[in-house]
Formats: sequence, structure tokens, C-alpha cells
Amino acid sequence: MAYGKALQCLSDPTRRRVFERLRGGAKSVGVLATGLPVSRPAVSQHLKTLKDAGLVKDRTEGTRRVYYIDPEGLGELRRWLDEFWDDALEAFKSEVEKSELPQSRKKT
Amino acid sequence: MAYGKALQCLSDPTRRRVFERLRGGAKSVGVLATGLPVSRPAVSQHLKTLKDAGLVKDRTEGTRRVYYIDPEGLGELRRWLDEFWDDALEAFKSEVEKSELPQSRKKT
DNA sequence: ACAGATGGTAAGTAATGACTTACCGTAAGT
DNA sequence: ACTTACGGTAAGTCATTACTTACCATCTGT
Repeated sequence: MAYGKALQCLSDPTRRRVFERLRGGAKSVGVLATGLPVSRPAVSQHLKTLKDAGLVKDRTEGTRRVYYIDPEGLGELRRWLDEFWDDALEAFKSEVEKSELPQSRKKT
Repeated sequence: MAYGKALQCLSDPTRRRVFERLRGGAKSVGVLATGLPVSRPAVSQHLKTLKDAGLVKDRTEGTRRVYYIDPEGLGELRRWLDEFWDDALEAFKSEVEKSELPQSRKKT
């Protein structure tokens, strides 16, 4: 149940922006940092927690370090959400029935 | 793009426990609070933010208030995650190729 | 060996947010 | 009308965390 760490990780807007930038493909820290409203060290720290959550991997390329998305963490989150979704729909259906039928016994 | 609020909302472990308790069906605030390591008002506050995020709905039933899962917020999160997943897999594939082929030009 | 570029880490700060207790409103039963 | 049960809101506190600047390590090219 590591999806908790992934959720916690993706809850921060800045971190999510960093993560979304990797959607197209691998990028170095410097490239990721430019254009963002925070400093490069901040981005570095975000990348660390993303890595801890299993959401990204990294590979060193000369003097720069390149990050890319790791499907592992994202997949776990997806699995949890899909299971939840099935139960939620089921529960919601019987909920709608409960709020539409019981118009019979009211206090007038 | 309200999936951000849902992510932020589900990042808290306690709030997630409350939410998961609704997985089976609707429950009152008191029932939701019993067994949790936090006070009833805390649960009340969590339910409020869950509602703001479009993750739950509520219905009053006599003196008690019953909460149940709203598929709206969860669905939006699911859509985002699914889109992301496709791009992520694609990007990851071309990443694996890049880290396996380039064994040719190294420094010996 | 030195210079420049790149990026991770440390330490301190300020804001966010989860929790508590206390209080108030409302519905139901006697 | 009074009492009890249920639950939302207010105010205050404490821990977490996102961010900054300063510093250090490593790799590349000359």
C-alpha cells in the first residue's frame, strides 16, 4: 500500500508541475527548474521525494542528471483508484435508489 | 482541472481512512468517527474538505447526517490519471531504449 | 591542474494544516 | 417545554513542510 506515498507526493502543486513536465520525456534538473517560480534546489528536493515515492527514476548523463517517469508508483496508484472506483459506483447506485424511493413514509 | 483538489484532499492519511470507510456505503458522522484515533469534530472537518473536493455528498436523516461517496471527484481524478498513464508508458519505453542502446560511445 | 557548469545537501524560516476543547444550533422523545 | 443525541463551527496550538541561501562534490574541457 505505497499508493499513499504517491498521493501525498502529488498533492503539492509545484511538485505536480515538475512531474507533469516529465510527461513528454526525460529532462535534466536545470531544464525542469527553468520557468518554474521556485529555485533549483527546491526542484531538486521535489525530485527526491518523487523518487522516494517511486514516481520517477534518474540516470546521470555526464555532469547533469536526467529524470524520467517511473510507471511503478503511478501504476500502483492507478490500481487502487480503479478498485475504489468499482465499489464507489456500486455504492452510489444503491444510494440514489435510497433517496428516491423513500418518499412514502414522511411526517406529511 | 479540479483533480488537484482531490489529490490534495486524499493525501491526508486520516482523511483517506474516513473516505475508505464510505467505500461500502453511506455512514453517519458518529459511525465514521468511532474507531478512528481522532475526535468527532476532526472527522467533521475532514468531511467538509472531502465535500469541497467533490468526493462526497451528504444527506440529512433525522438528527443525523449521512455521507456517501460522490463519483464526480473520483472520476475526474481517474480520467487525469488514465491520460497521464498512457503518456508515461510511452515515454518510459523510449527511455529504456535510450539506456540500453548507447553502450557504443563510452570512454572505454 | 584549474575553471566552469551542474546539481545534491544543510540549516533556518515562514506558512500551511491537522487536531483539540468549547460552544451553539437543530431534531426527536418524554 | 425540557432533555438528550447528533453534528457543525470557532479559536488556539503544534507539527509538518515548502522554500530560501550558502556550501560542497563531481564531471568536462582547456
